[in-house]
Amino acid sequence: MLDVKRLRTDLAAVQAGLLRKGVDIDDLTRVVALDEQRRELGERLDEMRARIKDLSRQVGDLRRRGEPDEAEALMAESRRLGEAERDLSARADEVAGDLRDLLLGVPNEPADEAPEGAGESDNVITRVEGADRRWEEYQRVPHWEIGESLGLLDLERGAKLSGSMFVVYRGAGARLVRALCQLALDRNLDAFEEIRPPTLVRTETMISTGHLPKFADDAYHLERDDLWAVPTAEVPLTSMARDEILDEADLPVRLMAHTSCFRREAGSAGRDTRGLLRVHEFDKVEILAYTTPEQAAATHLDLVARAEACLVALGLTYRVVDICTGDLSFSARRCFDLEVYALLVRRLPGPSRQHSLSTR
RNA sequence: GGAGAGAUGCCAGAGCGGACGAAUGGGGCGGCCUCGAAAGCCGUUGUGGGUUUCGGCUCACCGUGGGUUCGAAUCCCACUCUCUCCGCCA
Repeated sequence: MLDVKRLRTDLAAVQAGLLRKGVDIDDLTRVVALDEQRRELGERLDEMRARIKDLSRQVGDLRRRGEPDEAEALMAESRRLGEAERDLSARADEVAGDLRDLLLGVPNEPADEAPEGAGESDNVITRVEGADRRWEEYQRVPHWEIGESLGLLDLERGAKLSGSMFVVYRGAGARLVRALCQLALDRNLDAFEEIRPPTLVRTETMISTGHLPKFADDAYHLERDDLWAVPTAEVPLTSMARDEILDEADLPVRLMAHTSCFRREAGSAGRDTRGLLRVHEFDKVEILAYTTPEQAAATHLDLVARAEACLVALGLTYRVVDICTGDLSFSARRCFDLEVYALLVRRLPGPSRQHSLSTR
C-alpha cells in the first residue's frame, strides 16, 4: 500500500507513474480528498479530546477540594463534548476506512528504470543466455511425455488425489524437486537467512503483500480457520517484519525460504495447462530483501543475478525479460522475468513459448 | 476440547478509577572520578499521527477490538497469544 504522504506531497509524480502503468487515475483525487478530510476531522477530534481531558482533570481537582457543585457543571459540559466526540470519531473512522480501501486498490508506482510499454508485447528481452541455444533441436518431446515415460511424473495420480493441475512426482522426479530446491537455497546461504515459514497464514499477512483484497479469487482460503494458503513465500517472508520497525543499520535484511505455493489459477482454465506449466501447488525458493529505497535497485539486481546464476549452474538456456510498465503486476515497481525454454505445443516447430521464473 | 494463570517501556517488574506516558531495578547513552578500567556518583533514555511563527503545542498507544465513566493501564464484554494441568492425537 502506498504511503498517503506521497500522494500529499508528490501527487503529480504518483499520477505520472500510475499513468505509465496504464492505470485509471480517477480515484487518486478522491484519495487525496479523503486524506484531507481525515486530517481535518482528526484535528477537530484532537482539540475536542484535549478539552475533555482538561475538564476531567478539573473535575478531579474540584472533587478533591470538596466543591461538588462546580464539578457537576464541568461534568455536564464534558458529557456534552463526549457525545459530540463520539459522533465525530465515528465519522473519522468511516473516512479512514474508505481511505484505506481506496489505497489498497492503488497499485505500486513503477520504477523510473522500468521500460515504457502498454502490455506484454512491449516487454524488453534484455538478453538470451545459455550454453546451447539450439534448444528447439532437441526439445521435441514435451516434458509431460518425458516425465511420464521416465516415471518421474504421475499426472494421472495427481488428478486422482487432488484434481487437475495437481502433480505427483515420483522416484527420481521427487528427488529432483528436492534437489532443485536445496540447490537454490544452498547457493544463497552466503547472504540470506534461511526461513521455513508456515504456508497457512492470516488475512493480515496476505494483505501485507498486496495479495488481498485484490487477488482473493486466486488464493485458497480455509474457511473454517480463516487461513490462506500462501501463493508464494514472499507472503510470509514479507510479514516477518510487518508492524515492526527495523534499524536502518541492519538493512538490507536478506531472507529466503522454500515453500509449497498454492494458486487457484482462477480465470486461466485451459491456458497452458499441460504438464507442469500451470499447477495449483508447486515448490518454490524465494529470495527476498528488506532495503532502504536507496538500496532497492541495486539489491534487486543482485537478486536477479543470483537467480540467473542458478539457471547457469543448471546449464539451462534462458532469456531475461525486463517487464514493461504496462505489464508490471500490482505490487511491482520493476520486474525481470527469467524465462526458460519449454516446448508447449507438441510436434509443432512453430510458435513455441517460454515459461518464466520471475524476479520482482 | 476442558480447567486455571498471565500479557505493562530495550529487559525485569510495580500500578487495580483522578497530576500515570507510567514507580523501582537492570541495560543503553552522556558526564564526573581514573594513567586506564572496575566500582561509585550525576544526568539522560518509547513509538506513531496532526500542527507549528521550528520553541513548541496537541492527540493516540499499557496484547487486540468494543463498552461503562466527567475521567480507564486500572472496571465490564469479546477475541488473540503465552504458560500450567487434564483429555485427544492422523
